[in-house]
Amino acid sequence: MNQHNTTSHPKPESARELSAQYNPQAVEQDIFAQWIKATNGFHASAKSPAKNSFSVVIPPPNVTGALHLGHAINGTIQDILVRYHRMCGDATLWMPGLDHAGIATQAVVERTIFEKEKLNRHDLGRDELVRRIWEWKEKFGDRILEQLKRMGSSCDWPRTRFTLDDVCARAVREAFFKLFHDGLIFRGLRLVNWDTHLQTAVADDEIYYETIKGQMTSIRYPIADRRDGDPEFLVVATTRPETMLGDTAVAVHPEDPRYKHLIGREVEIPLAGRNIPIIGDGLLVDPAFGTGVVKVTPAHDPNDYATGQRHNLRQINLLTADGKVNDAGAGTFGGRRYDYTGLKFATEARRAILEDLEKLGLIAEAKPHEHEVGHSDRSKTPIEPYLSEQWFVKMSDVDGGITLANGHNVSGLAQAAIDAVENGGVKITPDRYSRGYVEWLSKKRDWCISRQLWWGHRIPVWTLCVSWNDLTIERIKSDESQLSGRLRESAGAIRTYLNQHGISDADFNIQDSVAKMQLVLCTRTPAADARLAELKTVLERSETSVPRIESVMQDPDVLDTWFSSALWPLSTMGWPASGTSDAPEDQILSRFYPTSVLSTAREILTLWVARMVMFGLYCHGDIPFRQVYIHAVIQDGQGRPMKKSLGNGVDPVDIIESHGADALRYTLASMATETQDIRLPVVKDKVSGKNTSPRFDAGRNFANKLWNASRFILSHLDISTAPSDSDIQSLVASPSADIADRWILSRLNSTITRATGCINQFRFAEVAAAFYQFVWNDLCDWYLEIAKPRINRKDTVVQQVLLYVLRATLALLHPVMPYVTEAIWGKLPDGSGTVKMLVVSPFPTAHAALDNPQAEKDIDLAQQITRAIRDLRNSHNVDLKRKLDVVIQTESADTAANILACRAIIEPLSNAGILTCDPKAIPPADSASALVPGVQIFVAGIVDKQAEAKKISVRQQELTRLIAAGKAKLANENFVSKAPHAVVEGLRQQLASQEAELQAVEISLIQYSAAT
RNA sequence: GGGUGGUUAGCUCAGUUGGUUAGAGCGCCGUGUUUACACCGCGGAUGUCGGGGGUUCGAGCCCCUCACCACCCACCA
Repeated sequence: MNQHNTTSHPKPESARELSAQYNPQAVEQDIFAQWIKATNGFHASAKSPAKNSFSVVIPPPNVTGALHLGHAINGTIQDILVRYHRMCGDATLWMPGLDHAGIATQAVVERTIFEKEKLNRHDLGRDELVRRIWEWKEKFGDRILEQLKRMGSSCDWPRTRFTLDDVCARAVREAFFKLFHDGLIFRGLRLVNWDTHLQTAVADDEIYYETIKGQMTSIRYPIADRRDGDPEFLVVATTRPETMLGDTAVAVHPEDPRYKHLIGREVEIPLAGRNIPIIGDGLLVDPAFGTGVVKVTPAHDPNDYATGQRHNLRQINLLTADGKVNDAGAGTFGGRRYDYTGLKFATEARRAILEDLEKLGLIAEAKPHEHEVGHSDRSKTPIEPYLSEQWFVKMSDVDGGITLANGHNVSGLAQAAIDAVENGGVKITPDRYSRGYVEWLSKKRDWCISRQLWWGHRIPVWTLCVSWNDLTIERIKSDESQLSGRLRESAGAIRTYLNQHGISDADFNIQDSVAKMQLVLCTRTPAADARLAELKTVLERSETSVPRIESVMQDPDVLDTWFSSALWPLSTMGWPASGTSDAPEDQILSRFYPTSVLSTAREILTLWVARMVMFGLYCHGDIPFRQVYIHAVIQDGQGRPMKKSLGNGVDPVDIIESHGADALRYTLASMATETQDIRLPVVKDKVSGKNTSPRFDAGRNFANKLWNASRFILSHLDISTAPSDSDIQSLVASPSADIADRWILSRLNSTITRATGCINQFRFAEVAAAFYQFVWNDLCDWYLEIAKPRINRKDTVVQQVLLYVLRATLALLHPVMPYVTEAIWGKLPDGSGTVKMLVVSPFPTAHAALDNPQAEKDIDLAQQITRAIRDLRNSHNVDLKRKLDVVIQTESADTAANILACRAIIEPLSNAGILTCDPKAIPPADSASALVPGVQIFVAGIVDKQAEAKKISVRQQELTRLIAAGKAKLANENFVSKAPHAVVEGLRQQLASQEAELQAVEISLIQYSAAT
């Protein structure tokens, strides 16, 4: 483990006194504080003079618990983008915040309270439970924000939002009101997924399936109006016999010859003793499955519900909110009374019903059957489909279309979001995810937005039940139009009342429900709510009250979490505008909306992303982001998702403490490929007991390498002024310029170009690879080693190149590794790093004048030759201190010249002296040889002739094979005529070079073989 | 059942429109402590690119098919 952990900061180091190991713990928190100070908390100003804007909203983490590596990879990606654009000079905003995560958080808190205090939410009451959840939110919210900061996230911290805070609430109210006003919100009875334990509806995505070993029971339903030739029974198979008391039909396939003549007739439900029709339905019934007869229970099964809609069937609900049979669960059959009221639905009632059927001899068959049963993710109990009154947002097309905030008319909300992706306004990367997005939206299923919870935005709808002394139910039935008129009158009275109390017409909307003798009132402001809350008593006191208000009640439910999340880009930026034109928040919206990129996880592409697009267009008339990047999913070493329940989660802060934030970020970035699934072996650290992964060593080592290379460079600099771009360009243009200088600057240049392109294309793994290659291989392994002789003799040119390259490298790597680069930046000898922090310094740009393909090619050859000589030394066990004599035979004079130009590189790095380098060079008598394409290298005096002969003969065979293959290819007319000219020409050249090499090899072979 | 992605070195993964002899990191083998770094240097070995078929002058890459893995969507009375 790291021996250098210290709690106190070491005293400031001078450039020459940097520690031999980079110690992240010593610098990170201090640097973060300095960034905050230098940037006013990374605060983005709408008034920035910058030409371009770049903005990102964070996918707000749930306050259910701490962040894991999935959040960390997304945070890293966003911070890379944001830091890069900030350095490019763009006005840059990264909006941070947290999500209240309705059901998830409430369930966690309820569970915790129950475990500790044995109290449920009803014991506590609404206000107290909500207060407890707020406490939880403060604790975990702070923890999450702290985790993000430790990672170095450069969010606009002063703007940190929470989906339940006032700013967000205002947007929620506005959006809801607008939807309500436009008739896009409605209340309806629907089958919802009901959690009988938490007594709430849960979303589809909050359900997981478990395979249950159940029983498939075939039950005989007597045919009620039996005629000659009819069977006595229809046999119906079911896994849920307890729902049979709610059957309102049995269905057969309309073309099934066994049954189609029975369509329109009736069966009697056993136990219930009720007659129900036999219907034909080709969608519900698969004639090949089971008996081909299906019982239809619209109130307790989604498919049956849909069937019920098609055939206009009754819906009989059998269930109470807490999962028991209600008073509809009884009947008389065969002269006997059966009553299951009060029994637990899927357990006790099922058992009792099966027993009774058994006694009646109506069970035709019972066999074990495995099937999937939906369970609530929150309570871990089975889900019941449950008929319940819920609020919905209309997603389907509507007559006359809907008008978006930009004035455009579209057929419906879902269609608006589909269009945005299909016409390219919102671009999804990787592109393949567009399809799932469009397909999901194309179903245009209405969005159930009400949740029977206490933690969330309360639904701003009030129901007013009204009555009149002279208007009885009987009279209403005979004269519905009179009630309608009376309701309108009452609405007018309430409106007048609200107006008189300072609530303008713009802040509420009244609709009447004749069927229920109700007025339904949607409010837009808390002030309107306050007036309504007092309305009942006021009207009771009033003698002039025409209608009698029986009850005034705000809907007890809260909104689906995704409703407020869907407004996140708008609400955090201050939508709706407050009306004052100079309010700073309004300017944020116009400056930074639409945002540039949304980086998120794929599983919420539909639930969240699609709905943001929809609301963005509907509420504000513009898409919320131009690009969506779907990042990779991190799994453990066995390919399982990281989950608390599996105990395989890794806390980013643990990695930061063991390896450093840059190591975390670099490693995650290097794994961010388009493959989408990243396996990260997780091990438990024996000392700390915390989960970690050896993979993060790569990032730690890389940060340390950069640290040490910088330490080396800084400790050898005598110059105190960094060369400018033009200084460096004229330096490489000079005829006497060093080839290694030209080379490293060319490498730097192409690395900048490559990295910039990759960042813009979200190819983060490639960015990391490019950095690694440049810093570790090019700079450390080669350039610094090559330059050492010049460094030691205090050459000022090499110092200029070193300082220039170091500065550019630090800036280049900063978006990925902000801490270590900033730490080194502060030590620059020209003092620039102490004047202006790297975080606000410009990102390096590539300069065409620095590109030098010839130098790259020459150095590449020099590297190969150096390696070959080192290999010979190694394989012949020659002491490092012994200088080798080398003869190089080349295939051309040009190659020889190029090699000699790199003599000052090859010789010291291989501790060798080149005696001759020439196409006609004659190999020394006793020499070991090595082969580099186009070049034969001979080292005198270390020969092992047998080994040589063997090695050379292997190469001879390889060359013979390659030449034969190449010749065959060139002999193929199709190849010569169809392949691109460059490819054919390349092969010709290669072949020529291989033939030359073969010739030389064969001569050597004769030599070595003859000698043995 | 529908869809998407994957299967390349012992492990984790790259491989950018099909084009010369397929790459990296880790691990492994050998070696070295020369004042940037042992969280290091130097050198090396390692692959029938999941199986089969096809298109093409040419396939890790394109098409078909099979097998296995993962995820998303829909779910069976």
